[in-house]
Amino acid sequence: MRTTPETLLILTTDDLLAERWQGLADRILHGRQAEALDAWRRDGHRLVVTDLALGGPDSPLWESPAWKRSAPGLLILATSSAPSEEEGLAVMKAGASGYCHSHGPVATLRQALEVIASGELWVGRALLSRLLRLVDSRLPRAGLADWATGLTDREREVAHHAAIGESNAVIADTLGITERTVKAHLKAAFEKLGVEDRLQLALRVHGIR
Amino acid sequence: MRTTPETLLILTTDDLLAERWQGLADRILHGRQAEALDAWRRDGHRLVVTDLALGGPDSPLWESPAWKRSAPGLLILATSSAPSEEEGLAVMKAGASGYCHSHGPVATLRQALEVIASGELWVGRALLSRLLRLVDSRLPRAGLADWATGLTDREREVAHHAAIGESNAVIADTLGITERTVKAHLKAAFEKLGVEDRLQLALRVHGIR
DNA sequence: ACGCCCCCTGTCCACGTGGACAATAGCTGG
DNA sequence: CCAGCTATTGTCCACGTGGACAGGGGGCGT
Repeated sequence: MRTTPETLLILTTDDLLAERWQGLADRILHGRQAEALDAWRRDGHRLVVTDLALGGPDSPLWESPAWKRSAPGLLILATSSAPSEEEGLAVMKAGASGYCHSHGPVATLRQALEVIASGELWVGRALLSRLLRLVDSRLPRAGLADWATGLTDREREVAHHAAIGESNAVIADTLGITERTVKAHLKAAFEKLGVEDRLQLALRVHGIR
Repeated sequence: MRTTPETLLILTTDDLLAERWQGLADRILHGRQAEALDAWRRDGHRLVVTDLALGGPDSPLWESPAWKRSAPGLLILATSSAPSEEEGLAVMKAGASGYCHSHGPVATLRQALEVIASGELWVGRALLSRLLRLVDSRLPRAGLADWATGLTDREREVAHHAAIGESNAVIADTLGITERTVKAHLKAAFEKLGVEDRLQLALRVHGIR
């Protein structure tokens, strides 16, 4: 599970970073352009540490063609000298396997690399706890199963279809039942959930207010 | 950065788990009650692996008094034999430092322990990627009224009231205008937003899909 | 002054929706 | 065996909604 140096490629624009990261990998490229990312394919690396400074402040690295070429099939640990929640989310969404501070402890970086090498994902505790708090406060019942307590399977199913904007006719068609039956299930769902509208039902299902 | 066995306490109700985790720590307690958690304080452990099965299926371990006593000042890696998003969120929110599958690879557990021992948090890639997707889908709408571009002030106002479940009559009353006028504004909003329902409008306003 | 847009209002009507009466059939547990 | 829950469907009807005709008054820029 330990990272084999031969498979690790490090990309940075910063000489200090290169120095700090000395010893993590036997291959450090001082790339100035996003295209430096393509080096991994030529040389058989499968794990890349890259400073997000590649690509400049105006054009995010994770939106570059080189990144898009590399993201599938490559494990990327993105580092930022000024980490932010937005940047972390964006870069992870773009397919990175990890995101951490460029100038953090080398031991942390090494640990992140080991985690990523084993197929897991890595985000620092700051971002992770922020994510947890965000999710917790924003959607207490994201996991479904909460708004639907007390509903039968069929009622839950019909309610879900109604909550995403489908008409009774469409629901009846997709479920292979009569529109009348859809109404019956919906009516039951309304009563159990304490709403009187399919709109209010939708709001409740999606956890609004 | 490597875990020193002396500080690690393992709690489980399962003999198979105890066997699998042999070698991770020199101290494994077969606790059957949540109170087994308290052992760490008596014996000077600062890192605990605990099977969430302690406490039983009806009373979550992370809501037990023993957990609440232990959570501050103790690094807890909670393991579940049936991990779920809800459970993971709950247990992390309750102060755990990590959450993973009880029957996952021992190497993964060891890695999680190392990560936690160094002060970071650990959640598996499944839960983490789910968190990222969740936050991503909810975040863009958090700040501004993006959906309302192109709408007039009045249309936006009416659309907002409609989107939270108010009827045309109620909207007309609160805005001091005729129900007919509400309809007119709504109709305009429908056209500009490309929807044909107040339900679809609500979904768009609240950023659902 | 003339268009253009916004805000407001009116009537008529087709349609979807939700509630109020029903009924039949299957399955489960006391 | 019967009570209870669930899924299914029927008819009738009141109501809200959304669209299709309308129209008048006010502000704003060329």
